[in-house]
This record gives sequence, C-alpha cells and structure tokens, in this order.
Amino acid sequence: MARIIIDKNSSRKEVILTKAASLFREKGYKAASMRDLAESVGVEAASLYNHIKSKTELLHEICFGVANRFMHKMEEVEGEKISPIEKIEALIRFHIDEMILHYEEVYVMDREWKHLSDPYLSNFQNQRRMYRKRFAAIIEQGISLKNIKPIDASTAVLILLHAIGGIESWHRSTQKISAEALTANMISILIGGIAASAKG
Amino acid sequence: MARIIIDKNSSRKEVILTKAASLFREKGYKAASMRDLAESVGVEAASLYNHIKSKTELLHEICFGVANRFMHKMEEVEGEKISPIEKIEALIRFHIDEMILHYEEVYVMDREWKHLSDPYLSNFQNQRRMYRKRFAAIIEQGISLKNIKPIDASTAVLILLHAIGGIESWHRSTQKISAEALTANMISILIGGIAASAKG
DNA sequence: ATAGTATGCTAACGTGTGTTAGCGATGAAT
DNA sequence: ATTCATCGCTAACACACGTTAGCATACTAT
Repeated sequence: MARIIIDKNSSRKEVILTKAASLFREKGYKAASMRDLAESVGVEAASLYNHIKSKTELLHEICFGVANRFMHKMEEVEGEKISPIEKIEALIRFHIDEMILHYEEVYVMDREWKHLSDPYLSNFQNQRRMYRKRFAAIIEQGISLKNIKPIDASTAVLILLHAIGGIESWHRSTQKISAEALTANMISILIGGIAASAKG
Repeated sequence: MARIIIDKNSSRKEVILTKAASLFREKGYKAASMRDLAESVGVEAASLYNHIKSKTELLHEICFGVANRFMHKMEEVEGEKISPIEKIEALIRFHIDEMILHYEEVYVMDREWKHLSDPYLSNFQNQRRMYRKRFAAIIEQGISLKNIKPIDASTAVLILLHAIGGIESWHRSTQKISAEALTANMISILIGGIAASAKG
C-alpha cells in the first residue's frame, strides 16, 4: 500500500500543499484535478481527504501563506528608519527573493487568487488593496522628500509589482542569468530606469 | 425564439468572440463554461455551435488575433528610422494602447494562452519568444549606442512587458487617472526610473 | 407564396469533476 | 500481543462539462 513519503520537517499535509502549488502553477487551479494531484503525491485521489478538507482549502492556504509573509515584511519595513527609496528597494528585494525561493506559491497566489471563494476572496482582495495602499504611501513620502520624482504613486506600485511578477518568465528560461544579477538588474531598472543618465 | 443581436459591422461569430473574451477574462478559460457564454450571448449553449467549431477555437482566435497585431507593429517599428529608445517608447505606447482599447482580448492572451492545445500552443510560444528576442535586440542596439545603460536586455524586456500587463489593475480601479496620464507615467517610469535625477 | 439557408431549440451522450462512505492495512503505544 | 488512531484503498455519488443529433423556426431571395 502506497504511503505519502515525509521527511522530518514536513507533515503529509505540507507535502500535499507543495505538490498542489506546483500543479496549480503548471496547469492553473481549475485545470488541475484532484486526481492529478493524487498521482503526483503517489496516492489515490480519495486518500488526500484524510489530510485536507477540500481543493479550495489548498488554494486558501497557498494564497494566505504568501500574502501574510508580504504583509509581515511590509510592517517590518515601515518601522525601519531608512529613506523611502531604501524602503522601496527593500520591498522589491523581498519580492524578488520570495519569487525565487517560493516560486510556485507566489506564482499561484498572483494568478489564481480569483478562484478563491468568499469570504476568503473578499478578505484576500482587501488585504491586497491595503498592501498596495501602504506601498503607494511610501512612494508618496519619497515624492514629498523629493527623492522620487512626481509620478502617480499607484501607477508606480502597479509597475513595480507586475514587473517583479515577470520573474516567472526568467524562472523558466533556459539561459538564465544568476539570481543576483537578475535582482541587481531589476532594481537598477526600476529605480533608475533604462535610459543612460548623466549620473552614470 | 431568441436570436443573437448583431450590428452592421460584426457577424454573430464576432459577437460570440467578444463575449467569450470578456468571460474568459473574468473567470478564466477553464472556469468559463459554454453555458455561461451562451447565457451572456442570450442563447442556448448548443446554438453556439452553429457559429463556432469549439471552445478552443475561441481561445485560438483571441490569442492569435492579438499576437498578430503585436507582431505587425514590431515589424513596422523595426523599419522606422528612429533611435532605439524611440522605438521602445513606440512599442510601449502601442502595448498600452492595445491594453486600453482591447482590454479583454489582450488580458486573455496574456493569462490564458496556456490552455491552447498543440499545434497552436507551440506556435504561440514560438511567436512570443521571437517577439521578445526582437524587442531585446532593440534594447541591445540602444546599449551599443550608449543611449541605454548596460543592463541585461532580456531582463529589461521582461520588466517592460509585465509592467504594462499591470494596466489590468488600473483598468479595474475605481478612482482611475486618465489613460493619457497613465501612459505618460508609465513611460516616464520605465524609461527614466522612479528616482529623481539631476536632469529633472 | 415558396424554397432554401441560417439559426435556434430540446434532449441527450460520454467523460471528468470534487467528494463521501465504508472497509482494510499500517504504525505507534501500552 | 493488543489496542487504537492514522492512513490508504475501492466504489460510487451527484453534478457540470463540451459537444452532437434531430427537429423547429426565422430570415432571405426568388
């Protein structure tokens, strides 16, 4: 009889969650079936329900697991005594690290949150809105301090966050540059733009 | 008996395609059912098949319709006698315009192309890869001409294209700035970065 | 008015879905 | 060795899906 193989630090549920994230990323939440998931875990579909409540629960846990990490980081950064630009750079760096380290989960949260069902859906959307508002507030601080040029703050947030989402394509690419080089490039471009400037 | 209402310039199939794009955008390709589509068109599900071959066909036509427009623009821009930076600006502007004008279709192409089936899938992926290569080539020209700072060109392409995809969130936002202001902001940020520079 | 085509309807098909019930096997604790 | 909870299996459920067949209705052109 097959068994879900676990290592010391992760329960059977966590194994399922990891495989689910990978599958949801690959096929999309709706297209990934519980039978697919079962196969990738090495077990029959019904057996999954000894460890999880439902398919939706998997999506909840993935989405909120990631979202909570971002919220936590936001609180941390807001409290630091550094300039707005440095805060933004810290956040970007965190986003990139998260995307590289927890690729599947972050990707799934980004693209599949639509399939959450209420009350989780509204909850998620609220949290997202709040996060962006606080990000925009930091940008606006930078603008009043004249460290950031007078742009529309929420547009800037959109650009930053979605640009980072683009790491998805980097992650798949065969001829990748290193993660460090990628991070350096992104920050350089997002903070300084692509145009050559007098400063260097 | 219900009938699909058409205006002078669009066939019934085109009406279905438009509604399909809107539905695929809202729910995702897999989650949107033919019965949903039928209802939004004002007809029974089976009746759709007098006008279309299959659900997948709808996705093909949406994806390649948009992709072809981008490819065509790329060819046009490549042929113009302007600087690389101007070419990039022209392409960004086109992307933004397309996103604003054909929001649903562009969004669906961007997020739902995974559900294409071969040979359309490989075709699409090839075309996408080519487009990005040609975009990167323009950036590299700009780098050799020292109009663009020495960054990794393919990373820059990722950032640019994904940043534009972020208009999705703008499109939904209640308190939006105008399309012109958005475009100006985006180009300013992407070309010049967010940091205040000596140049102004 | 009539013929022919375009369009729509109802009914149904086969298949895949998430999930549950009930039972057998395994592992841990006494 | 026995007990008890944990875990996995088979079988099946009710339902939603994309799609087809066959027939009825509406429009178009003569």
